[in-house]
Amino acid sequence: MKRDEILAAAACVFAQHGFRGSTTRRIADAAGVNEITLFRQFGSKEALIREAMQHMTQSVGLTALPKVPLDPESELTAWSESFMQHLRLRSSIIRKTMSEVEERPEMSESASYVPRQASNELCLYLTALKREGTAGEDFDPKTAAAMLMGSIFADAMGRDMMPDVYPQPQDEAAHMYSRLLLQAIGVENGSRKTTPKNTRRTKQLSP
Amino acid sequence: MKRDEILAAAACVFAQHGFRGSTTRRIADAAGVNEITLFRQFGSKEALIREAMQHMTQSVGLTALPKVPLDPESELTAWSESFMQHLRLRSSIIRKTMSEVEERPEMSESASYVPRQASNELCLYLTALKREGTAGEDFDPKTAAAMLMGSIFADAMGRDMMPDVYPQPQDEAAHMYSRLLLQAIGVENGSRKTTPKNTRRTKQLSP
DNA sequence: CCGGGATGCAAGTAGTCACTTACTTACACA
DNA sequence: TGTGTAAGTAAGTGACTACTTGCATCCCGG
Repeated sequence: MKRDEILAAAACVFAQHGFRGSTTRRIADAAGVNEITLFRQFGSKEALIREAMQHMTQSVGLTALPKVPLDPESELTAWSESFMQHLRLRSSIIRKTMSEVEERPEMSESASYVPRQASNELCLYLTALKREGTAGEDFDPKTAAAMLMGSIFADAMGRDMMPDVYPQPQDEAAHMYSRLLLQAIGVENGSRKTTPKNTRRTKQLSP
Repeated sequence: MKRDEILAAAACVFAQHGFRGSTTRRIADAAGVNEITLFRQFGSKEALIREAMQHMTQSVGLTALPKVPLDPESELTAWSESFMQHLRLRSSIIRKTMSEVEERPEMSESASYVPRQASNELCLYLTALKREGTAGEDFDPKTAAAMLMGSIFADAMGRDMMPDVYPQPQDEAAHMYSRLLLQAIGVENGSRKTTPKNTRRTKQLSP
């Protein structure tokens, strides 16, 4: 069965051309399949693309954040990097989806799944920092989470078009955002400030 | 001359349906004009929409940031609110543009004009804060600017779809982001509130 | 060897798309 | 009154769109 190849091809074409630009012919060509096969397998273009979107959101694995924070800077940085890479790899499809959701609201569920998940996890982590006294007491975890995720999201979406607006170099951006956020919520800077890489070892111990 | 009405209508239709969805018939109807008039005036649909985009970016006035900072929290909050309102009012067209730029790179210039401008101004302001000693010395203005703008951007783009992910209430969000950013760059909190720098406990004590 | 499900090919349908041609109306100005 | 300009009407072009029908082909299990 070529189902999965078709779904992958549909997602790919959609990422390049959006819904209206994803003609059945283009999808069929991309999948190396006859156009009629699409209709036999999925019934209509709309059903095909809907299924392709849902099929995408499975199989996404984000780096987990530990339940109990040990080394906030390295842990948060690792998470931010993973989140940023996830967004960057999918930037085309995210842009297209954000644009189409207004005309096709049924896409919003699969579109918002990953960011919701990420937001929840980040909130929990920041709350833990607060509870343990590692962070200050006068900040709102949800606002802080929205801020870090928003920075990463905007960077992943906008850097292609305006590289000069975002921090350089690109692969330290996630680290810089994370550090700034920790400053904002009153997390002491651990030891030395300018060693991003070496001291980042702990990933997670036990959930 | 109905030129301006046509341009406005084109921008409106584009915001709703994107490029491919902006049929000349729809634009003509929205403008209350015969379809042929579009072609006589602008030559082609592509030229029409290009001109409509450029026509939009004129006539945007963002709240200015003072050259010399006096009251960072209120100044930055006012600016953030204005920026956020600007983005929110144009969220549809921004989403559509972000999505189309990949297929039509010539749109990127008019698309990136406003955020570039805003980024410059914010950077200057943050640099002034640093220079005057109001802020700390160990932060990068560009990163901080990207962070605040990114937070506001993501909020303006995402709140419709996932209201529970962003801080409540909506009309204080800009203020909350601004305050968090000022904390991040070490701007003292004017009045009372806990001091961010020295009085924090060192991380990690096991309870 | 046979039957059935998945696939392909050829052809076609009804609709929409951007854009054109040829002609007409309304009005401003000299 | 004549002329030019902006607008409208009517009709159509060829290309593309999603989707259908009918029939041939392939492969795989019993």
